[in-house]
Amino acid sequence: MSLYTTGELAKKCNVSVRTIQYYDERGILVPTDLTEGGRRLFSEEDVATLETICFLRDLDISIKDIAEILKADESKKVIELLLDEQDKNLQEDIKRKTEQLGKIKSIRSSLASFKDGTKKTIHDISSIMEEKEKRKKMYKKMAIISIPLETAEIITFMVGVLKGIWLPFFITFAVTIITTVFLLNYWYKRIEYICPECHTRFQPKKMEVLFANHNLKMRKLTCPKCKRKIWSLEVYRREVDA
Amino acid sequence: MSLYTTGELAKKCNVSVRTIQYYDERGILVPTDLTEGGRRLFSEEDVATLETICFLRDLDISIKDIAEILKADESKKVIELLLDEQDKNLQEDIKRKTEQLGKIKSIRSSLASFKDGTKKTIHDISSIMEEKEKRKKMYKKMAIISIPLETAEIITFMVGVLKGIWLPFFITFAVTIITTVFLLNYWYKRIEYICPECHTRFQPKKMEVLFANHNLKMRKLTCPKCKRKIWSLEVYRREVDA
DNA sequence: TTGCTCCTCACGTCACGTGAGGTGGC
DNA sequence: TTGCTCCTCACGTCACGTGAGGTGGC
Repeated sequence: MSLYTTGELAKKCNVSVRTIQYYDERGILVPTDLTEGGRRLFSEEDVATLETICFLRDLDISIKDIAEILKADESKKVIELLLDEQDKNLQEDIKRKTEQLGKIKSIRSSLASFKDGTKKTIHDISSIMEEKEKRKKMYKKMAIISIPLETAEIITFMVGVLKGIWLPFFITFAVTIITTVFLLNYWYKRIEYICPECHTRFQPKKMEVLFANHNLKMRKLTCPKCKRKIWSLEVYRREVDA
Repeated sequence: MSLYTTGELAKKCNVSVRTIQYYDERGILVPTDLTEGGRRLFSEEDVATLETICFLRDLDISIKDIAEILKADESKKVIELLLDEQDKNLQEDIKRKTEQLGKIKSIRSSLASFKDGTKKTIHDISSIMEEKEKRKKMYKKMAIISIPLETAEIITFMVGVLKGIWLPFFITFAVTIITTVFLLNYWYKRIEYICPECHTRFQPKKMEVLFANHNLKMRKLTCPKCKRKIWSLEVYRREVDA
């Protein structure tokens, strides 16, 4: 049975000599034998081990985890566990990087509408994007609370119509009313508007906001500076720093 | 105008004190002022700078690149260049990680069909997967060569029919013949078959391979061990190591 | 004896986290 | 004076790459 020197093994498996030395140091590729001069000698079995290591490294599995997998006494379950974990990591990474890609595209398109590309420009773009993110998250939170409630209301209403049992509906209805008041207040405290004419950020009166004509991003409000009723952009409120 | 200490700035921007110290060390967040005792003091402008840094770090842009972006004298073009680069990096990362995810799923399903989960099992699975990869790549390479050729043949044939000019077709035809012979030889040298009965890996005669009944993954061949004509699995040939 | 390979330190990478030991500032 | 904050080393992380200076093996 032939034995390989470090260099031979390196060439065979397409890795660097240093990498093999490092794997020995980390205890995952210990040579079968040593020469009297202290040089590493690897067997065919070691070749298989290195191939396995390369295969697992290719999946970005850490050397620590590879060590776990290579312990022959570890059961299939441990391996499956580690693979599952890596699966999750990869999915999260992909999600994160996809989000980053989206942000970069937004910056690029925002950048196009500015004449200069200075420090300040980037900061403006970034704070606008932060605000958009926060506003989106706020609406998501509100949806998480209100959607189940709406569903419950429909179901209890149907129960009322079909079975004549109206108590669940009235309870749900009362809860919905209270929650809606709470959510509206939550929302009101977190938003403000920008007048498209004079670029003033303002917080309208609660009553005006509630009954104003509006769509998803705009609301017809009276700007306190222009004094005109105008379609204003809804944005997340800039915290008044204490 | 208020000045912030390191700790105040850290709290305001939700980073660690150490991070701010590090950004100073790297020269991207130099404090506006220092106390006599050597403590850092940051201005509102520094806050904006740190916010910009955090925004860019969130996109996994390196501190080196952030330094480039923050130099106010750098034009918009530099920023766009760096964003483009990061865009490419992210796309590559996502591609790579998606491939890794696919591989992990394959291993998991292969693993399910093995009783034990030892070192050897993983190595077997990995070498089977490597072979599949290599076989796929081989077919891809062959397709890259042959598809344009086939297209050229169809076009020159149509030129022949419509215009009566047949020379291009005959030249293309000759080239195709030569290329096909070359590709068949290339392919023949790189594949072998596994008999489903006795699991022997064998290389059939060239003539038998060419005229055998087959589909994408199997071919009806005579196993040299069983001596039976049987549907055998096509795999990438294991290199006979010198 | 001459090249070539291999050996072991040991530092560098990247963006910080984590003490240690000392001091500023209220 | 007492806490609390902040300071500067300096090591640790992760998987190696890259010399330096020395030696084994044909």
